[in-house]
Amino acid sequence: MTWEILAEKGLKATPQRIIIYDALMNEHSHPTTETVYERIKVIHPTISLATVYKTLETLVEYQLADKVSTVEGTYRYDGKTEDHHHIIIEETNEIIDFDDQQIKDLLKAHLAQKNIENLKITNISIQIRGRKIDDSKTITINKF
Amino acid sequence: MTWEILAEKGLKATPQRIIIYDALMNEHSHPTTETVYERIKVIHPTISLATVYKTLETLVEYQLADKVSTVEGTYRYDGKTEDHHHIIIEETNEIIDFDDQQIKDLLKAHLAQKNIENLKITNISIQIRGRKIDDSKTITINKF
DNA sequence: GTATATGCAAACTTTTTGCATCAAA
DNA sequence: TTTGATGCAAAAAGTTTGCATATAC
Repeated sequence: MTWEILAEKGLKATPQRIIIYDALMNEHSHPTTETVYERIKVIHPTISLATVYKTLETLVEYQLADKVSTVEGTYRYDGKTEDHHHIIIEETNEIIDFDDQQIKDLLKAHLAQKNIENLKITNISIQIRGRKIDDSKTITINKF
Repeated sequence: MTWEILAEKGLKATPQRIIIYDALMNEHSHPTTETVYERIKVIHPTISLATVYKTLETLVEYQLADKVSTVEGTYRYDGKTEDHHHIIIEETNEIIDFDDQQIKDLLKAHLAQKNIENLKITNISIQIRGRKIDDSKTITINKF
């Protein structure tokens, strides 16, 4: 239940926060603030854009969401807080999640050999940029 | 010579472009547009901020620079176009370049096994986030 | 009842644009 | 001479803020 997740963090479970949180969790396309606002207006037409801005920042602050950096000039948010990676399609700026626990271990082992001094690593993420070979098809990842 | 690099791309070698390009190449701290502008004003006080914006975008377009994505709300530029990675210090948002050709090969080999369909990879970059263990010291990378 | 969140509008920051002038090729 | 770049100021885009009202706890 979303209100419990918010309560655990000591946040008041307002309808706005619940709707924004739920919208983010159900939206896997790394929406901008504006996109979240547009989606939410359908069910909650009186919500203010400023509230969406404030709430998304609050969720990041309390580690219930991530802010994803892009080169587009707008922030994007991500309901996932577990480690994962991103595939970015160049023409469309579409962001696809890519879960792969092995990558982190692979890189950690590699970096250990590099003897980086005075750095405590908190997160490693990779970004794979590319383009679709066939625009009409989706990208599929067949792990095995 | 900078004018030759610009000419090769079919770009007019204006004094502004040469100064901006040179400033970016000599500045390894991944400056924002504003920072580049402030630096350049010292030697070229009449330059316009709009020109710096336009020129940096032109350099990216002609692959003479990279745009680096951050979560700060401003763009940052990078004079390097070869593959390299970034270490981001969390408190300060400082960005440190990290050259490591092996990482790309390591990841390419790993990803080949994942059987990702319909994606042509153009670039792989990793971001290592962390904090300094000792704030007063720098981070050193001792490759071996 | 109290502390905190919302919603509005205004302010602010960053980036883009249109256009007349200017300079490189 | 021609083509494209610069610089200015104005506009647009994106984000933050102050404050009165409303609501969760």
